[in-house]
Amino acid sequence: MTHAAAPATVREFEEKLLEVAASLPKRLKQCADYVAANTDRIAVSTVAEMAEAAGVQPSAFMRFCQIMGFSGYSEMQRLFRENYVGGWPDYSTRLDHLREMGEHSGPRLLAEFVEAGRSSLENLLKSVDPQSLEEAVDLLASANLVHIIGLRRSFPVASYIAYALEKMQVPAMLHSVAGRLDSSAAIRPSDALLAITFSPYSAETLDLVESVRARGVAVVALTDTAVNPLRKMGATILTVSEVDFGAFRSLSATLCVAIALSAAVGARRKV
Amino acid sequence: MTHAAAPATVREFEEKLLEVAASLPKRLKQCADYVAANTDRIAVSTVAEMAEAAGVQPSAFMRFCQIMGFSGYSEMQRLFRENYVGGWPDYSTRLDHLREMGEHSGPRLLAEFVEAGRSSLENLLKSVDPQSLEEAVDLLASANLVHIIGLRRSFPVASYIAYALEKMQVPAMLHSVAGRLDSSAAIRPSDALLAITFSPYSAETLDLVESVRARGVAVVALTDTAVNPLRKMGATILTVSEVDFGAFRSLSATLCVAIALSAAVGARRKV
DNA sequence: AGCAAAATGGAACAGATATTCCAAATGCGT
DNA sequence: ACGCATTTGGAATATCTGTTCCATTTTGCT
Repeated sequence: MTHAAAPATVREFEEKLLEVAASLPKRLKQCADYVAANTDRIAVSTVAEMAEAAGVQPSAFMRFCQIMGFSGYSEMQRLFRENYVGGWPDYSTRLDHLREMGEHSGPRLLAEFVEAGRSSLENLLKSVDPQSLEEAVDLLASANLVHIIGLRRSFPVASYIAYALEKMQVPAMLHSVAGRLDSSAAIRPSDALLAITFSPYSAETLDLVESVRARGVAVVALTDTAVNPLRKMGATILTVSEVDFGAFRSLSATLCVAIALSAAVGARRKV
Repeated sequence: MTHAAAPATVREFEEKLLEVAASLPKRLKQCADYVAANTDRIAVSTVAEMAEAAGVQPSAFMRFCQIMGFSGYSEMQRLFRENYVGGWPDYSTRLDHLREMGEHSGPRLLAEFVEAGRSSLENLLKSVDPQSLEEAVDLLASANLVHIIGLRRSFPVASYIAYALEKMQVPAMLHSVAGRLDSSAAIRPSDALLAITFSPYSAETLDLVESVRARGVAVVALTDTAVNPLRKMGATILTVSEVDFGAFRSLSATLCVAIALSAAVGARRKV
């Protein structure tokens, strides 16, 4: 009873499950039914837990895995663990490998960054909370003037947003720290501030956010982790997790949010 | 070193992380940073995997768990496994779900832009000619000083490249037309110019390219179609076709090339 | 520079988990 | 009802994972 190759994707898994389920004896059928209804639990449960939940012995569940084409539970579990959250085989180590191999050719690097970008985008839909996004759009759309700050590596994003808002005739002002000028006085209570910052957070951005929050100005933050100094300051947080490797941050996902945010604000204003 | 109660919810966990992160030594800080950026992976990874990804020893990661208030990794993992609400429904269904929302809602737009970005990236590997890319890397890596120009919507890309090159200590200069100053005199024959421009091509960029070409300076162009004014001027052309959504250009693919180009130039220089 | 305290790496240990095997039970055809 | 084939339960085993401990290195202070 050597069953063909093990499913390589979740979809294949589901097809195989369906195909196999009909001709299964009682206990194994229980496994199939439970798995069909709780596919997601495979990634985080032990065989013992799965077996008990399905009402069978661990050994029975084991046999089920083999019938599905895997060598055992561990192999089946790996499929679901890897596919969980974009299923990226982490990039920092892959890029490390690239370095070690001395493989610095442009095309090779490009392929890597394309992959990183694609993963970031897939991941994006999970890491951005729709509700926060709507809230952010509301805040920015109802502001008198939208102030934008983003320094260093966030500057490209900030400048893109400034450009997009300008194109849609949304009043916007891009802040920079050129010449150490402090333009925070330009930010009025009826305005809103959009801050873009990623770890390590630049002090200038944090300072600006803190000072305008103290004056009760609404702040939307586009940032990397849910845990960061901006949360404490009462900003509306949009989280974007991006694959980061030293100086090489693929901004794909971040820019995507930036565009969507700009477009939504523009659309809301027009109505 | 018994720290208070262990966090009982993910939110509590994040708060604790934030609170604790500041006063942590190097290796433990690495753990905190990695966890902050990949909280979701705790549920499906082993200590060994987490430790390696964070770049520390398993024992260091263990200590981190204890500082967070757990008895060990297993207890910390339990929190995330219990709160685990599968990566399912997966990417495509999630996308569909977002699409069902109101016409101009933020999430809806985000879904569209993610799609646009993804297809752009998919096309990218086909539209960029490996040979031209290598040639571009050569030119820029052997230049004395790399000049970068990109205006309006290309400005974010230009500023990103300037930032990346700076980070890698490649001598670079970002040109802008602020104040109508003409800094073309700064471009010497042994330098190279990287021009980023998309239809409609901005006159300032074309002018600059023309004037430096007349002086025999190497020019690399990051642009959209193979047929454009820059080709005639003898520039090395990198073509990026980007999928637009509405009036907005998703810069995903363009930025991807920009990163790869910068990284390759940086790597080439170091050798 | 010299000392004490803190942090770190690595290997040894303990515990849990997956996996296998075989005896007992069940179903099925004659 | 009998015997054969299939299925099942449960305990024994092998492997993998978490955890701890201690020698070594690093850091901070006088």
